[in-house]
Amino acid sequence: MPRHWLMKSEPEDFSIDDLERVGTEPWTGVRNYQARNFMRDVMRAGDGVLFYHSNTKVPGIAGIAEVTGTPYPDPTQFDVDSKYFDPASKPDAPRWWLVDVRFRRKLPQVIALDSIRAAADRLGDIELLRKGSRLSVSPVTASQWKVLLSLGTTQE
DNA sequence: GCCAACGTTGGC
DNA sequence: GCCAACGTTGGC
Repeated sequence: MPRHWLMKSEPEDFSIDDLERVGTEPWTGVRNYQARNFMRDVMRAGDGVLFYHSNTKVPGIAGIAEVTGTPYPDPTQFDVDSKYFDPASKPDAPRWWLVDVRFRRKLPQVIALDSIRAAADRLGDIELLRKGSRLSVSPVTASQWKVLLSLGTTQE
């Protein structure tokens, strides 16, 4: 059974429009162990992804994507010219792993963090709304997925 | 193993 | 641009 996820990206770096353009993108640059563990150990091809725009004027869910392929080591950790280079990581024991993310669709309008917060009672415990949460890859239950997407089709 | 210092995230 | 919250590092 496919799982569901929320993945954050700063649109200035990589937006839903960028994903639509390229089709599939390796989710490079995650340097948080919890987020890595989700990608390396739990994510599987076909899992649904809520593409979230963070650190922007109207933060919120901008589109839908999916996990594709199988997890593999993040190549940027070995690239000395990358800002994600990690000198402590060794090729025979990679520290950072990623998955590829494939575009599904863009939402007609961003589901703003404000309206997500307004639905907190229907969402229950969700990582995105935890105080101080900064986790860039986090699980979403099937029912939370439904509630979140309904926010995009309802007139508020 | 503690914890201060530091760097980063991300809403505002 | 500010800054609270968080994760990591490293001295002890």
